[in-house]
Amino acid sequence: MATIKDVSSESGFSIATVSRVVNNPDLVARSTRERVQRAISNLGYVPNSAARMLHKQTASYGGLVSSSFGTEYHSTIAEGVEVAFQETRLLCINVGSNMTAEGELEAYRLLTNFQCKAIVLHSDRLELEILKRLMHENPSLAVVGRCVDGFEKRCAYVDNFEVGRGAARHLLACGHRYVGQVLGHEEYSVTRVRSQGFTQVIEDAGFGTDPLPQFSANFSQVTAAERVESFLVAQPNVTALFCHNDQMAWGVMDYCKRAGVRIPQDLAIIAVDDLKLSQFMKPRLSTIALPLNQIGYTAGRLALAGALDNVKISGLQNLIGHKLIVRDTT
Amino acid sequence: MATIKDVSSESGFSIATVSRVVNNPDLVARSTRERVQRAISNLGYVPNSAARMLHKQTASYGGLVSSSFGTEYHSTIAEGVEVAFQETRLLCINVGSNMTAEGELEAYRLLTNFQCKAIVLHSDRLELEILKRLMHENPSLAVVGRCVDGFEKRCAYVDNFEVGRGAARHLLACGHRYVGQVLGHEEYSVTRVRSQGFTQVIEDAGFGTDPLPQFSANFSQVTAAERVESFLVAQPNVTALFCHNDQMAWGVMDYCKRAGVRIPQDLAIIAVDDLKLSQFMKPRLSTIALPLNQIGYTAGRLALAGALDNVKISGLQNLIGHKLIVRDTT
DNA sequence: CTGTTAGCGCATTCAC
DNA sequence: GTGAATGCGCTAACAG
Repeated sequence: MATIKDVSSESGFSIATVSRVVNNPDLVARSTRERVQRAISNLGYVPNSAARMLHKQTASYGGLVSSSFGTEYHSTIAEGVEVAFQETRLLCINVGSNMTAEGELEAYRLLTNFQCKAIVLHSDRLELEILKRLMHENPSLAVVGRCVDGFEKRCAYVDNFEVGRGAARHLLACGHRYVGQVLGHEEYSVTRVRSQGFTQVIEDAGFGTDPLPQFSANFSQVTAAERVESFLVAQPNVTALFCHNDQMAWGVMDYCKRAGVRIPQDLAIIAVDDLKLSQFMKPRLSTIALPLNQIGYTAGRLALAGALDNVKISGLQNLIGHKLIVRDTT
Repeated sequence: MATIKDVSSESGFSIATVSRVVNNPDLVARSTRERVQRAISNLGYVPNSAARMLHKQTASYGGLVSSSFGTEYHSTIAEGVEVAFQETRLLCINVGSNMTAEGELEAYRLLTNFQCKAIVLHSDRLELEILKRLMHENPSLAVVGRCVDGFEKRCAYVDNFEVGRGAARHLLACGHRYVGQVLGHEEYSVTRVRSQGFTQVIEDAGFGTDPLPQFSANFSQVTAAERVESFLVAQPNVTALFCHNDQMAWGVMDYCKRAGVRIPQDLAIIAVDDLKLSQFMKPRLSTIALPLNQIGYTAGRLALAGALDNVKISGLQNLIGHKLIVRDTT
């Protein structure tokens, strides 16, 4: 890798001059500029971003930490963030967190050290106290996926308690009395909150048990398909299931198809997300739709607003609405 | 942001000692270490990655440059890359290229400056000569999505010429004689190569026109839905369409549903990718399946192999197979 | 218009 | 065991 020094000796000018032709070409004489530029392309010189960032207080990057790249859920949110950053001409850097709290933190640190102008942290596992500290330190940090109290204005989130309540009300309205849940990762805050909302409504209606019939499938289709059979055997009275995301619902439906369990007659299903596939499968999945792309975009704008003065967020709702979509599975 | 200097003065020890407790705790006396560590946590000190990278010749990151985060196509490949990196305990940094050649290059440079151990470049637009130069310079760079001659062994790619030929043969076998194409971005190499393969077979069969009826829709569902009507009006004899990806096929099908065009009776469709949705829609989409996740994983391994000695790639196929899946649209 | 110099934060010799 | 000094590559004063 050629450095600025190499260009300097190759062209015969000082490194300062080389730096100028790269950053402020107008400040340098035409003939000099041309000779330096020739040296630059001869050597294939490209400025080292690390050194640049070390020196300057800013860079043209926006950062996103996300636990995974592959799922539609994560990638749709990521796309929204990316669009927001692009509007401000920031290159978007997306760092995976390997689904651990340490990974989330490491990814975040990396991004701050890279001098990202704005950072969106899609945090599932980090402790609330740490999150608060980070948001306190860094005004251009926005959080997606959960609400950090005291910093609500910089979180793009869904009222997951209300999502859980909505699912329960719908199942009750359909006449179900003995209902269960398929949970995502139990350590994730979203899982706890949705479960609390769901449980509250069921209990208030007088149909609660402690605990409610439930099992965890880590938000994964395959895992849900594997675990649902033994659950159903142990809980033969359950007539409806609240799946904490669409993918786990798909897994349950995979099993039901194989096992001859009829949906919704034998088992009703309500889920959360409304991924693309859910309206096309048979039967079509009833679900609580989340505007994922908008969530990401909002978070991106929020982060940007903390960094740049000219970014307006008036009229931007950071508490994102959700919507029950009743289809064939309930 | 606290720096190593702050920790130094807070603890009363030199910055060298602080550096040691961070990187080589064993080299420092227990009591000193403890006092320094206390200072570190008081100040919330975290080493600056940029400075670190500037000094060291290596870091624990793997990099990916990808033109977009949101599509299933890109995110599935990205997931494969991420998994490969994770196996070697590298955090994966994914930088968007904003779909421009300059963006691809800038993203790549960023990643090298960050001292990424291995880099996967999902390049659609960069000129071949530049690509060759980069691969020559950097042995731990792998390319995904196309084949760079002279560096085949470090490319994870599909034989797109053969993909185009396969699509044409299938359409011919179905009895179609007057066929057209829906192209992706015309600047992308993948578009050119698939088109050449397709055209060759059609011409060899004696049904070629110059050019073939075709239009571009930038790999986008919405764009395809918008543009297909005027195309069909101008080309009323076309009975079958080769869409260069599933998403554009979906767009065409959206239009056909609205316009009352029957598939496959009035218009047959063959596409490429086999995204999740394609087997569930009605009618189910005939398509040439690409193992996207495997492509990404392979590219990740290839890049790693160029960087680390202990990464084995024996038995790893870098020319990835594709497979025609005939469903309802042909 | 161009060159010299200091310093960004850190890891690493080399002395002590 | 610990500290002082050097340099990674670059930009931004400050001189000339």
